[in-house]
Amino acid sequence: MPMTAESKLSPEPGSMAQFRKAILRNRASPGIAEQLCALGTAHMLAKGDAFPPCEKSDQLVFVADGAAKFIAEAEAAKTQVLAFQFAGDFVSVLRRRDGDFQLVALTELALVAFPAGPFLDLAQEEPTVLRSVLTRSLHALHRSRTKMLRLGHKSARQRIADFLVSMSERLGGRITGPCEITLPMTRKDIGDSLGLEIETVSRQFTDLRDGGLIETQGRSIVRIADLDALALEAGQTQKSEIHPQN
Amino acid sequence: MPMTAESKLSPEPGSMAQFRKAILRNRASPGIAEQLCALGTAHMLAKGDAFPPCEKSDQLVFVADGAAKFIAEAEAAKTQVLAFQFAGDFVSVLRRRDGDFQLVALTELALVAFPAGPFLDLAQEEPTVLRSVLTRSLHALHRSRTKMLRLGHKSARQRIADFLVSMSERLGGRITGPCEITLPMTRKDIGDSLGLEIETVSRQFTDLRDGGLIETQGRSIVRIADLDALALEAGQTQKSEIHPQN
DNA sequence: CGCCGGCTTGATAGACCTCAATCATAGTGG
DNA sequence: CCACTATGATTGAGGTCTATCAAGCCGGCG
Repeated sequence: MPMTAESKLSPEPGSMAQFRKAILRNRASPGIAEQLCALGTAHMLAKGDAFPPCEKSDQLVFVADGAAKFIAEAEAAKTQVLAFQFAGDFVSVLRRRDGDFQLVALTELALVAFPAGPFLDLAQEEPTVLRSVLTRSLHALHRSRTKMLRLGHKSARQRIADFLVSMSERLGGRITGPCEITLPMTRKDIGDSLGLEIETVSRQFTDLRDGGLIETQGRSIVRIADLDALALEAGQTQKSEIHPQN
Repeated sequence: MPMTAESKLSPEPGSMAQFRKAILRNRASPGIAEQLCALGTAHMLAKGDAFPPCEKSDQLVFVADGAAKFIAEAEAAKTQVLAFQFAGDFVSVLRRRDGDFQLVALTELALVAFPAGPFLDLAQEEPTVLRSVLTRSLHALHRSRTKMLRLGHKSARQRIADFLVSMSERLGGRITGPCEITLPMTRKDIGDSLGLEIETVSRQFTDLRDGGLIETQGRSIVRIADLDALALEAGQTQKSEIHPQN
């Protein structure tokens, strides 16, 4: 079990380049771009490692490669997964009073971390960059709210179906038709993300498999026969299978 | 039952002034400030009215006075309250594919609406304003995530207690000791916000009253004896009252 | 090949939802 | 000013879904 040490993995130099490409694009003047990059430190985390290991200030984190879960400790041994993050995401990790947020690597993870204050001070010099960050944070807010819809009034079946649909979009890049994805997270992570217990997650996978909506191979590979059918399941199917028109 | 018409209420001229004070402060140069304000249109909504009545583009909305619920239609007759908004809040109302977000007035409501694109284009000229908007959106994201914690692994009792604590902070301005608040929302709104049914909400209020933690007067007035005790209830008390040390 | 951690499956209990009826409150009109 | 009415809130009974507890079962890794 890896601890919160940043291992002996070399801080992948490509990470910073990806940050330039994704966030700075060609929006920032070379001078400012250099200064922004100088603020960041690249990290390489092994599966299971947490970031920040220990932190006193707010951080902005760019995920260059890999997958991570963004978690909050609710109370003793009760963690809540707030979001899954993948390559290209720009996450704001604020410190909290009651137990902090953490970014935990699900796979080998390349990231670049910036102190929030200085980064924003500097970005102010280059409004296009600031706006890009704003746009991303508005999208994150949108996703967070959409996720709240899932947690609100939905059954376990609906939550899992919805989860698979959104993972297909983010991991498989597909929103319709068939799709095969390799889930980087465990059943427990999925449960913590959807407000379900691990057993319930497992049962729903079994039911979806029995219903012919998905196939599974090993622990991680999920083949979805038809994303539209799954989306329908996630959307409004409550007990329609109990009331067929006969 | 008021429809989504903006009534015959006069568009309170003070709204724009409040917007200047809260968002522009003295950060923007007079020229830009004028242009920003020119983009906005002030509205006055009666209790129950919805905004936007019909909309094709993303909006940024400043709440000048009153209380509102920010909702999303999950499906037929299943609405989810994503957040409650009060005077001073700056909300981003994005359009969605599957049923849009709406801001619904809980009291008489004064607001100023801006088209998101043009507003941000202009704000880019004045980075301090853009940053202020960013900071607010990061805070909204933080609140949204904190709220997800509530919806995640918490019991009805804990959710209601937590709701009352956070309303005391936002409405009563208190985070400790006793507090009296007047809730602008119905039991149904509270339920839609926490993922609970109206009956469950009611039962929890009754239980809290029986437990001496709160007093109620009429439908809306809640007197909290001790916010710290209530926060404890929201935090980790699971079944501690079932296991006293005897 | 054998172990360990994660996953699946089963049985049970409890929390919350649903349906149904009554009550209270706040707004309305006589 | 008071009675009336409609809407929201409360209370009760019963059912469903999910959490919890308890075994086994795989799958990946040494």
